[in-house]
Amino acid sequence: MPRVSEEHLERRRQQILDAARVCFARKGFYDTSMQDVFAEAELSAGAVYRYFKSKNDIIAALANQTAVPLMGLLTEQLDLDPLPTPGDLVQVIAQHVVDSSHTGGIVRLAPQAWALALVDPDAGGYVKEAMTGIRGFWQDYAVRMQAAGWLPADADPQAVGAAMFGVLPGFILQHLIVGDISPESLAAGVRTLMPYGEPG
Amino acid sequence: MPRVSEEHLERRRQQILDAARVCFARKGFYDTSMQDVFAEAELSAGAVYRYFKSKNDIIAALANQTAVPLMGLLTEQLDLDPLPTPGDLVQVIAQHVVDSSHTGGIVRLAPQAWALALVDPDAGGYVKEAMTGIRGFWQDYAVRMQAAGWLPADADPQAVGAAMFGVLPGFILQHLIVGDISPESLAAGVRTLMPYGEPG
Amino acid sequence: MPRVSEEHLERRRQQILDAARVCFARKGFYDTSMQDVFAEAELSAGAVYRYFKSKNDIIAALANQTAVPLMGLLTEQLDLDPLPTPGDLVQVIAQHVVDSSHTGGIVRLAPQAWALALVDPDAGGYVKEAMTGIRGFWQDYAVRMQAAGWLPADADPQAVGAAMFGVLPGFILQHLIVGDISPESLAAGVRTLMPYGEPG
Amino acid sequence: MPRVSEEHLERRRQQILDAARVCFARKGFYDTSMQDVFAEAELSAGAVYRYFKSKNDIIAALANQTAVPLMGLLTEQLDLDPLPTPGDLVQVIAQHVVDSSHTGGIVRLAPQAWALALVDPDAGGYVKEAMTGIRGFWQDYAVRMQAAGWLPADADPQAVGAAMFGVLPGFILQHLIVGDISPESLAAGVRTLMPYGEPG
DNA sequence: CATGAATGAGATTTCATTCAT
DNA sequence: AATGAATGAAATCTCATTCAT
Repeated sequence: MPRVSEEHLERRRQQILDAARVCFARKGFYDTSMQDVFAEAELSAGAVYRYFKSKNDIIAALANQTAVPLMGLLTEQLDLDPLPTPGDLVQVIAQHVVDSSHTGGIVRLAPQAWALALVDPDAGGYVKEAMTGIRGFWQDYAVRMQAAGWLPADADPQAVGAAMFGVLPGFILQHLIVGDISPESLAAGVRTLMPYGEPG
Repeated sequence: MPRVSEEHLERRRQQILDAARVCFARKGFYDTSMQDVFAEAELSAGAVYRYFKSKNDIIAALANQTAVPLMGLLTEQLDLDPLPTPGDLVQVIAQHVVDSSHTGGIVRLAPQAWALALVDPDAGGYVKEAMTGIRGFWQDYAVRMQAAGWLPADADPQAVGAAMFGVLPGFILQHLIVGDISPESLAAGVRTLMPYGEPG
Repeated sequence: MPRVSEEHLERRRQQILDAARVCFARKGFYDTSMQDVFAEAELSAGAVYRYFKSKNDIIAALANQTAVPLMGLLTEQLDLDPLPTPGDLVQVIAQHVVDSSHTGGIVRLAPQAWALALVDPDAGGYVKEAMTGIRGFWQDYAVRMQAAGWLPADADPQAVGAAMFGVLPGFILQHLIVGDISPESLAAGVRTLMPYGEPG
Repeated sequence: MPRVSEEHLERRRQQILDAARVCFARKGFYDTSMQDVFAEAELSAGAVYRYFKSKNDIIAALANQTAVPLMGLLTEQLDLDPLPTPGDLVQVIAQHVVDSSHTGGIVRLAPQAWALALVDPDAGGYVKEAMTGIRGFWQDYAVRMQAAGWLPADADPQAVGAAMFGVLPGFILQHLIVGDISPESLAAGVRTLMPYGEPG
């Protein structure tokens, strides 16, 4: 029973998750076989199963760590002064989607996670949590818009957050499936519809 | 029972599609086995395969006929006079989503179709087509908003349509996964953000 | 219960057998589905099953009627005067193989029947019978060769017939699978090896 | 039990091929199910599919390794001094057929391979190759017969080889299907017809 | 800690045959 | 006599997971 550093273990875990992400982005959760993951990770079946107890376990780990960078970006934006306009905010977020769809294909996992959430209660749980977090961001942003005088004092931040929530999945779907949209274009549309804080 | 009417054949097809829709809504495309469909349709394997040559064929047929009623509803809205406000429009659409999620579970298929589109080129094709149609509606609506004087004359309807596109997937995801949103609430948020044509 | 002439019935039977022969020659007994036969015969399932009680029944009928024309040809040769030399005889037989492989593909059925005979007792029975008939021809021919003074008086016609038997399957296989042999070439080889009755 | 020897792997492969040969000899390529092979090999489905990627793959492997021992025997005969007479040669070959029909049923596969060759292009390829090899042997033998003065100097070895080719399939069919022939009897017939080099 | 051979349930699809009309 | 929709058993092959080495 040789001793292995904590660090080594963590590296292996990440190696597996990276491989799985690549595979899942390429072929989806279902059409990716564990054999595909073994091959991409250059690891044996036994090795992978030492770190994750099932395929679902890998998916869950991936889903959990996937939402993190986005939430970080969003939170940053809230702390900016002056508050970014809706157009600016949307552009930053959309740009993040485009960037991360190049590096590792994280976004391609999002629609698959949504689909999984409808069918698998575990996935339902953590996808719901991630969505609630993101919507919470929009609701916080609505509060800040109110504070900036962009929205009426009696506006309902919950409702406003729910309305803005669609921007992100809307862009993801158009980017991944229709494939003909840029962050700038999306932001231009938002600026037209919600010209709060925009010059002119 | 040979020599049956054209109508009988069509009824059988629909019977199979209905059964498949129920199954897919319940367990997803992948976890639904053909046996599940046979059982739900109360038909034998051979009978189902007389009408559809593969499981994918059923999914495709379902996907194609699913987008139709929504597009009908959307088109109707464009012809109304006076033009519905963004809030009214969104409320009608969201209500349609809620209704059809009760009757037969059509909307539950949407996120699964998005996921499939990323992985299966055929699905990619028809999902893209459906999305383009829906976005086209929003772009037409943007033109009408311009004509109504709600948007500046130099606004880009393409960009505006792309921005509004997210409303629908955003509501679907919140409705199906987070489960705590009403058409009224969404519409209220939209009215706050885009008060075009709203009283006051 | 409409009356139908005996002749009509027989024509239908033959129509089905012809279709089956074409299908079997094309794809073999196993890869030919009954659906293929229905389509080729331009008849419904029920119609075909009125005339033959099973797929095996069709195969058996086909096998039985297939050997007949060849046996007819062989018997004719025995009655000729003077007796054909081995080379002449072989050439006639090989030419028959080539001809009938153009018209309807009967010969292509032979190797399939041999294979079936090893596996299916019924087929074993009638294929054995057909083979015994053909070998009987060669044994009769051996007797005639003896009478012509081409073989020693103490020769065993049974053994000679067994030895000559291979000429036909040998040609069929070379013709169908290797595909590079003519009746003339085969006959030339036979004349070289068994120059009985040949000039010079 | 990972990290097994190369030898272990090879043994497993052979174990599967042996089982398949037994099954195929018994029930034919088509009526043998993969389940039959699993049971005969005492291995699971997954195990078999680790070594062969399809049923056709097993058939191909079997066909390829089946022709080898016969070709070895034939080649040996060509090197003998003095050259075997046709009768002796045929007897040796026929005896090999009889022997190997006891040990493992290899010969029973031959007619099935012929049938398959007519229907499956892959099989067509390797069966043709094997046949060409065997016919090549007979053509070499014809050259040697010429050298021995048994055949005229102007004989065509190609044609002679083609004519002799039938001896082997002829014996196989009589042995397997008619079932009433011995190597001695076949050889006697050959000696009568082609008494080259025979005493007297 | 790592390997990878082995398992075996389960998935999709085909097809000979039947029988109500 | 003829139709052709329907049946349902069975076939091939995949794949997440385990465990002896």
